[in-house]
Amino acid sequence: MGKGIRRRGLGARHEDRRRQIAEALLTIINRHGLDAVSLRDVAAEAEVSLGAVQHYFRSKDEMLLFALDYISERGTERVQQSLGLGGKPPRAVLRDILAELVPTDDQRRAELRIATAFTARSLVSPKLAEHLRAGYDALYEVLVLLIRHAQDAGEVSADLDPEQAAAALFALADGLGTHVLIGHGSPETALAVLDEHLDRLFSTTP
Amino acid sequence: MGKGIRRRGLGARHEDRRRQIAEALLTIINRHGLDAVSLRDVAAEAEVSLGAVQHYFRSKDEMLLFALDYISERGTERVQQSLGLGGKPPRAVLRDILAELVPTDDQRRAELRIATAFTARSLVSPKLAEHLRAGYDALYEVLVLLIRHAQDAGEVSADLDPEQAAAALFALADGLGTHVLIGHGSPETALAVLDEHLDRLFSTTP
DNA sequence: AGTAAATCAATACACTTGTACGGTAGTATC
DNA sequence: GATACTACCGTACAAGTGTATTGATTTACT
Repeated sequence: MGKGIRRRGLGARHEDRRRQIAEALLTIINRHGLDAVSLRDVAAEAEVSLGAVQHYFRSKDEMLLFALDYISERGTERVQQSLGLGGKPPRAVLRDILAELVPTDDQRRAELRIATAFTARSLVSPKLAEHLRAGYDALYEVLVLLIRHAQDAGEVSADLDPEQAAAALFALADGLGTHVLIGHGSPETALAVLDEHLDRLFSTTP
Repeated sequence: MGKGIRRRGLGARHEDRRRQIAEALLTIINRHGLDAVSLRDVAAEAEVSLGAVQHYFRSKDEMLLFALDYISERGTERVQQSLGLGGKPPRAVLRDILAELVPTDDQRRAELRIATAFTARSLVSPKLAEHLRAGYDALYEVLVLLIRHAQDAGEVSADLDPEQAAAALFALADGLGTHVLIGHGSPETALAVLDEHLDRLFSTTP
């Protein structure tokens, strides 16, 4: 195993501790933005010393990357949960996933604020951009798949290009989420727009 | 007049100088992001001294606000231009405006990168958020108006809710632009999605 | 018991940051 | 020419930054 994660003994809690510190980091990003993050603030928020933070992350960049992967992973898990559990119809799953991009409660609002911060920084940080893009691509692929399933089930017109439809849905939900986030429009109207778009997509009689 | 802009004598070039400095600021934001902006860097980019920058802006925040208004104003002017000139059909104008949100060339790409940076910071800066929202609202109103005109001309179904349609178009274009910006999808496919959506909107026979 | 690694804590360092302040030169108005 | 205002420049400063370093303590395994 060599370099694998230790499950016993010293270093066993290593990953847990990293996650705990990342959690504190995300809290600060949500509160004051990504640029306002200092290692000392993170340490204070996590109730550990600066030295401890340094021990678990060799540099600030590494910490940010880890935090991005961490929150990205959490999002993926929620999608997988909605996907896996029960024989939900494609449309319902699609709606669940897309609604996740609209800030309807404090939890989602916080995560989307953080995601927006990372998005902005990724424009000037290729490393971050790479990781962020990976998350986007993964979600996009899921959307394509769901639309294909809906087409197979005859719920969506077979003439439609699944990839284009997925891109449209994704961008629409993402844009709506951002608009709500900055105070332009309410979550309710955003969801209404989203549902209206889904209605159109799932109308077999054009 | 009292506090009006001087058109002769000392202070005549005041606003010009502010714009010139703001231009340098925007260049830096595009290059390294909003958080990487320092007054010294701005001064260097504008080829003036730090003292000069301080003379024209009482604080960094004031400078950022001015720059946001400045770039926002430039966008508004382009929209007005597309709106005013010629008897272009509503759909063409709509398309022009929305395509402005997709980074198809370096100029637009730069402006959208800057806009994204401001959007992210506005999440933690109420002052910025207010100004940004004003720009969003203005653009939104234009979209609503254009759709109403299209409805009056019989090019768009009268059953449609103009405000909801405008919100959808806006969010879609915005989302598409962001996706292209971070490297998820090409400008061409983004425009294709946009046009497809416009096709649907402008189909009187449902 | 001994050893080595992990886990911190504390401090120091070199920089960068926004802002404040003092001074000087130019210009318009009276 | 006195006055006032604009337009700077140069410097100084306190606060905060990421990172390096050193050392102490704990833990696990032989």
